[in-house]
Amino acid sequence: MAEGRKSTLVLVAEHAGVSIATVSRVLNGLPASQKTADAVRAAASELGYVPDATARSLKAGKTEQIALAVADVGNPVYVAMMNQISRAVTDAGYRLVTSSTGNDPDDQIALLDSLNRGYADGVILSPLRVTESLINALQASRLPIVVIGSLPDNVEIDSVRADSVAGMALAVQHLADQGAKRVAFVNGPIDTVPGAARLRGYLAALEEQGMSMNADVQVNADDFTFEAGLVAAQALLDQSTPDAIVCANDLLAIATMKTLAKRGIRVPQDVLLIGMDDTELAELSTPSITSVNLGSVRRAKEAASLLIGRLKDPDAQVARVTIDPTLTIRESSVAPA
Amino acid sequence: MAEGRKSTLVLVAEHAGVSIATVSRVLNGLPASQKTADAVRAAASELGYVPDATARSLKAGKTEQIALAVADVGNPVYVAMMNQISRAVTDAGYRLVTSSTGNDPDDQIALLDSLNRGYADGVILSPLRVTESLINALQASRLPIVVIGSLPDNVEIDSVRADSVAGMALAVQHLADQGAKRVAFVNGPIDTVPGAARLRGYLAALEEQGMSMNADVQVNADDFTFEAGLVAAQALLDQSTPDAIVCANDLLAIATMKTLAKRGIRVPQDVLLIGMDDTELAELSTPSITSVNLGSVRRAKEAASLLIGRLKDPDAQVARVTIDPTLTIRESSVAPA
DNA sequence: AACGTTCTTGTAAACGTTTACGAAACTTCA
DNA sequence: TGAAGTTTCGTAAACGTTTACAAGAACGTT
Repeated sequence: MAEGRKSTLVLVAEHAGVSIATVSRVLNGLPASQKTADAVRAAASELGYVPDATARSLKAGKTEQIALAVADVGNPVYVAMMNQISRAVTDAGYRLVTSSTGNDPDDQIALLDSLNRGYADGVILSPLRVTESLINALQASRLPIVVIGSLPDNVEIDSVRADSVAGMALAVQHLADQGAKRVAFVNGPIDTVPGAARLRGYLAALEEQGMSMNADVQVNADDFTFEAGLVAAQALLDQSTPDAIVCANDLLAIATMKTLAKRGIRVPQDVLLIGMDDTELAELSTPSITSVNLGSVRRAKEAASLLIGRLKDPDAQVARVTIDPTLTIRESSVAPA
Repeated sequence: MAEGRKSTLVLVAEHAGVSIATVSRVLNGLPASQKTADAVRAAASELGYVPDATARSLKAGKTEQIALAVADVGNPVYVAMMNQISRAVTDAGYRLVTSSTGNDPDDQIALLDSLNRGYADGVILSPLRVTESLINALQASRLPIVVIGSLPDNVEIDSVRADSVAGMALAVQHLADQGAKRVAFVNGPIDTVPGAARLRGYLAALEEQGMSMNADVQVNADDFTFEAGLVAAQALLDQSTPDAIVCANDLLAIATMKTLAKRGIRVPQDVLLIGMDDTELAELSTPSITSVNLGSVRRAKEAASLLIGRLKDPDAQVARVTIDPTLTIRESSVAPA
């Protein structure tokens, strides 16, 4: 096997007594005489030859790499998505380059710029906040991009989105079915895309259920994190006594549950609780948490295959996929008989 | 900015009326006359020129990429480590290529082989099982490697390891301090490196505390996962009634806690509980879980800086770093007054 | 036996950089 | 002013592949 320092085409060629072109052809399965093919393959395996990815990339103009930029790596839903994407991308013969950008759109713009160096063939991006300048950067980019999340309708970029509004409807409907009259909402920052969408969904769902929207039952955490959730839940419970709470993601739900426990309020006996994203966190916790599944796994898969498809066919029509939500009912939302 | 399809050195050179060598020199900060430097920079920025990473890699023989292979992406401790590594690597000007291998050593060997294609300058690897052939592959590899985990002493490869034995001692000591007499152990698979080490630590710690080791208080989950933990905890509780339980990681601890809850056994009132790895899971759960911090964050950081150091100086002495554990005490292990 | 096909393989250019080398231009000093 | 020293910059080679092109070999046909 590998013995000398590195083994290149010319080394194999010398060893097999042929030209480098012939070696390249044989190893790529192009036609050759049986005799030389055997000689080349023998030499190659003796020398432990493996083609150099960089040289091949330079020649071919492709890197076989896909970049992934997720904003919030602390959130289990993004971890789950990343795993899916990693799998899909690897299966398609690409490598995954993970660029952990911050929440800041500017970080993501910087990333897009750096991609012009050509170290990846395409990008999957999941922005929390979508600004004017991010959209400009997206449109200016030379590389195929798939966005996980919502974009304005006039932007011609492949995207895969969740339907938060429908998800909220599922949650509120379920709570109403369980007899809830006063459904509170612990949201994340309202200037993020998911935050805004979930608020819209909440209001619409209340209306649909004919529930009044009291001013005291809605709080916004500073962030979609556990710590921010603790603060927000405190604030909510200080001013209000709902009989059900829906949280904008599972981390906020867990934080809310902890806060409730600290006050001796039991879930689901005293208050019903629903999270969103349906991450493993919801299943692990005790009691387990009912959660709106916004299709993160399917969105991730879809994003990967969309990008891979576009790499094959750059002129394909722009795709705008929406994944329908489902509700995974667990212990936290089922009123005791 | 970027207008034409792509912009190369020759384009900039033509635009500035100089040779490509000059452009390259100016852009790399090598000496040049003020006049031409200005002209080149003007042309470059007008054309939105960015050097091509692939071409540069080919010439330089470096990719500026570091590969990371973690076995178990479902485990929050690996996620945390990955985030650390991602940050450290990015700060040092490298990109991170994540190769999600399975638990199988063969997968990791395949990965090492594929790295001979030269798409990364170094590897960080965290194997769950260390086999003979994995070690051979590690030693045969042309690339610098840092292993997160324990290797046999005669293997000359940089590694960063946890001290599970000391960690177990901390846990058992603390439980004894809280008055526990009968400390059970929910371990993971015993043929993994961490599983074996934690068992050794457990036995040593019991001995040290002068506790008898009853045959009925130790179970091995099939895996370091939540599901496997549920099964293992069932088995444990069916045959034994310990007054304290230490679990080989936080996922197993959470599973154990859920199983206890299902049987109406309260934590910490009826039984004390300790996890390991000190992931955010331990903090999120209710009650929060005391956990042995095996220094995952520090190990990850150390691994990254070790690799980066070796890339700078390939002849540096082999490093074998061990991180000391600490105990993060939370609600689950503190007996009510 | 001469010719036309088809197979096989080598030569050379190309991908976009960096850099050793040497030529030209400019500076300095006697 | 001319020689020596110093800058500045262009030419060309190199990194390791892939591939268009053409030349040569092998074959079949008349």
